[in-house]
Formats: sequence, C-alpha cells, structure tokens
Amino acid sequence: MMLSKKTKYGLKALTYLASVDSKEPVQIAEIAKHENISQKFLESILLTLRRNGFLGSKKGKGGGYYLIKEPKDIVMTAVIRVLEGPIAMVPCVSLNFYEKCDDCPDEHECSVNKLMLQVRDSALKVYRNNTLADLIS
Amino acid sequence: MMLSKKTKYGLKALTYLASVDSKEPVQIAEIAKHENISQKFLESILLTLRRNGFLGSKKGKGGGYYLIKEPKDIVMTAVIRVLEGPIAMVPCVSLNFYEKCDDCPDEHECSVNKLMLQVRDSALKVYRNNTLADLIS
DNA sequence: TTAAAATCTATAAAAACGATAGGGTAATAG
DNA sequence: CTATTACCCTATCGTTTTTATAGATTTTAA
Repeated sequence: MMLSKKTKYGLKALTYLASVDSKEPVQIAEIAKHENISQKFLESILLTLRRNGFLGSKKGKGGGYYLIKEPKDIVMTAVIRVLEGPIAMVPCVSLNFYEKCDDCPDEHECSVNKLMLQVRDSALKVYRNNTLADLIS
Repeated sequence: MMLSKKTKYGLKALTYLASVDSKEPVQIAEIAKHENISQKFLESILLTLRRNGFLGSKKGKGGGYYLIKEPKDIVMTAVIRVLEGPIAMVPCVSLNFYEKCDDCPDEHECSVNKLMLQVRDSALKVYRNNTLADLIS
C-alpha cells in the first residue's frame, strides 16, 4: 500500500523538469543531486518515462532529459500507471489491468471487491483531476 | 500499492462471521474452507483481529471465533489500519503514522506530498463511510 | 479424569519485490 | 579523436509477504 520510491522519484523528477521549464535537456546528475535521489536508480526511472512518451532525451555532451509535453497535458493517471502500475488495489477492480481472483467465486458478492471499487474510484478522481502543472503551483 | 492478502483474507473472514450473524463461535477451519484461505495463515490474522478488539474467541470443543461488535459498528478505517497499516501512501501525509521524509527539505513545496494528501483524504472518506454491515448488504 | 478439539505461540522457510550498484555500449559535441 | 552523457544489462542485498512446521496450552465433552 506504500508508494514505491520509483514513483516518488519519478514524480519529483518530472516536477523538477517542469519547474526548469526551458526545453533544454537537463542531465540526470543534476536532477539526482537536486532531489536527493540515487543517480543510478533515477537513470532507470527516466528511461521508463521516456519509453512511455513523457520525456525526450539527448545523448552526448550537453545531453539530458526534457519534457516532451506541456505540464498541463500530463495527467497523473497516466504517470501513476506507468510508474506504479494499477491504480486499483486488487486486480478484480482494475480498469486497465483487470484479472479475476482465484478464490472468490463471485465478484459481485465479494465484500473486498465492493470496498476496493469505491477506493479505486475515489483515487481515480484525484489522479484525473491533477496534472503536472497543478502540482507545481 | 497492492492490498496484502492478509488484509483481503481478514476482510473476508469478518464478512463471513457477520453473515453467519449468530454469536456462536465459528471454527477457523470452517472459515478457511469457505473462503479458500490457508488455514494457518488465517489463524494468525484472526489472532490480530482478536487482539485489536474486533473478535472474541472460545477455546476447546465447540470453540472458534465470533464478532464482538455489531457489523454496523465496525468501521473500515479501523480494520484497514490494523490489517494493512497506514492508509496514506507516504508517511509524510499520514495522520496516525506521520514521519518526515529524509529527502524533501520542505513538505509544503513537495509535489508528491501535495498529490498524496488528496489521495489520502479521498480514501479516508471511503473507509469512514463503510462499516462491515455496508459490505454485506 | 482423560482424551479430543481447538486456540495460541514461535519460528523459519520460501518466494516475491524493492532499491541500488557495477560495468560496458552507443551517440553526440567540440 | 576525446570527453561527456544517455542507454542497457545484470547481479546483489535487504526487506516484506506468504506460507509451512511444530508444539504448547486451554477448554470441553464424555
């Protein structure tokens, strides 16, 4: 139920890149230092963010990472799903990662399902309502 | 971010005990079988639920576990906190388990804090709004 | 009083996951 | 060419989760 450091660091990195606001590449080392993150760990995180269309990168001298979209167009639902995985706390209430439970013959009779469906909806509402721009101001 | 099986099984056990509705003790084996749970694992879960005032138990022949309160008086906030731990996804937004982040010089400037505070509030609202009775009907 | 039924307790094995580090490759600017 | 920087693969360490093992203790029925 804890937020992984991967997600935490990823969010912080995105925030930093958004605050810099120029489209100039920012080096991993600079982000890592400014946000107190293990550089190697951050490396892999930025890579997934790039592969999923949030960041662009440039190799070589003067290279680094940069936002590929406007902060106001980066919605938290997308970020969370890429970094953390499903928003739902049980697969049987997940929109994008649905899976039936092994136990539990009938979902509609399941108390866990009933409760976690509400939790998912409420979390979804928050994530949909927040863009990267909202987290900076 | 996933719900632990401990919590899932605990909720299912509580639901089962509430559905039986008599104050007669129900044996661990019966609950385990009905809900497809490893009996030994369930044993330890029921123990914590008893220690935290949700269940009573009776030893010996004809013994077992039973609800100690009315289902409508068992609020999910309490159950989740006992089984799963903090409701917040980062310690720095937790009401009952607050802890400052090592990194992050100022919480009020932190984008993660800002987002997760909203998530916590929305989850809390759901848990406060659901009792065991609500999950059965 | 005896035996059975059941909870209680502790421990630890096994598996999964998270976080981090190391080292090498590829691209780019000067 | 050379320095710099992103890219990528792999291994490791530590923690948590889940399950299993073994036995002690308490209660009840007969």
